Amino acid sequence: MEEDDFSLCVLDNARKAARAVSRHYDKLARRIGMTPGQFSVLVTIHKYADATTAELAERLSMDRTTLVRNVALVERKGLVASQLVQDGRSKQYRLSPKGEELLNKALPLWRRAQADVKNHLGSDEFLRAIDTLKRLSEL
Amino acid sequence: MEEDDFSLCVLDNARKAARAVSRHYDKLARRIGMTPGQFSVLVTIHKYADATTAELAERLSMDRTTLVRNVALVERKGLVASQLVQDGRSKQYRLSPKGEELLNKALPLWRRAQADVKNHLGSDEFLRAIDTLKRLSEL
DNA sequence: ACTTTTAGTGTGTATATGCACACAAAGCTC
DNA sequence: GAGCTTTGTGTGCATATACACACTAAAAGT
Repeated sequence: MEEDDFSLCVLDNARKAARAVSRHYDKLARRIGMTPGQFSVLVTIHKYADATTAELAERLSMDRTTLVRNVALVERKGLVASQLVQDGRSKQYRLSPKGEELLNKALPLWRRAQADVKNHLGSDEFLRAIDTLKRLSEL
Repeated sequence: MEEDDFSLCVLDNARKAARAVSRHYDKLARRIGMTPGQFSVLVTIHKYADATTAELAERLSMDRTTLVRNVALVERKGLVASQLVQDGRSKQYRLSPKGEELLNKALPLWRRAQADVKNHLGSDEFLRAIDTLKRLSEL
């Protein structure tokens, strides 16, 4: 075991990074009563209006059942409205006016968080980092 | 809002990457009744025997209260034994024989998971990726 | 000695994550 | 049209994550 270098553990490092990044965005998101995960969901619903549950999960590379709960959460908060599709199985989602409003309040904070990271890493490294994260997501 | 490129969102990408990596390691860890997070904890306790709660949390870049629950979990499973420090406040942790045994069973799986990632990214990119993740953790 | 501060720990609550499973509707096969 | 498969959805359970808060004991200040 001593020959194993756990400081190179991808799992550890990926989770640590996600925790650190989440904490950073969380500090800003809390000011307007949101969590980082909810922001992601709102952005995706805004971008892909009328997408179904499974489509949204696909976009977010998230387990469908995880998304079900996350969407239910923002729906309870009145940020998202759902609508049944004809066949009676699927649901479609849209931001409510309240959801649009909150998203607009969140945007400046998001831009600041992005800028903070870019500052920390440097512009070149920033783009490389995004690319690296995308590669890891394809795993 | 339309000028914002959310595909460059560090939060999204970091969380997606962590989810993908976690899923990959999880598939292997489940075979021996472990979760990826528990593996991390066991490795750290093995490496830093007799460390206290706060020290372990520091090593794992994890919130202390999160670690309390994670350690309690592996302790209930009989993988870790705790011991009070003299002053009656701190606790120290050590792997139990059962914990050592399970860790040894986990190591080949961990090595395979690491190799999978290295294969996916390529050796150079692998090291860059680790470095990038570490930089993000410092945020 | 008493008070205050500091350090270390644990709990309540809310959120996030995903596997196993169950359910429901549509389509297909015969 | 009865049975099977496929597709889309939601729940039960276990785990993970962290902020706000409370508790306890040592240490420091007066």
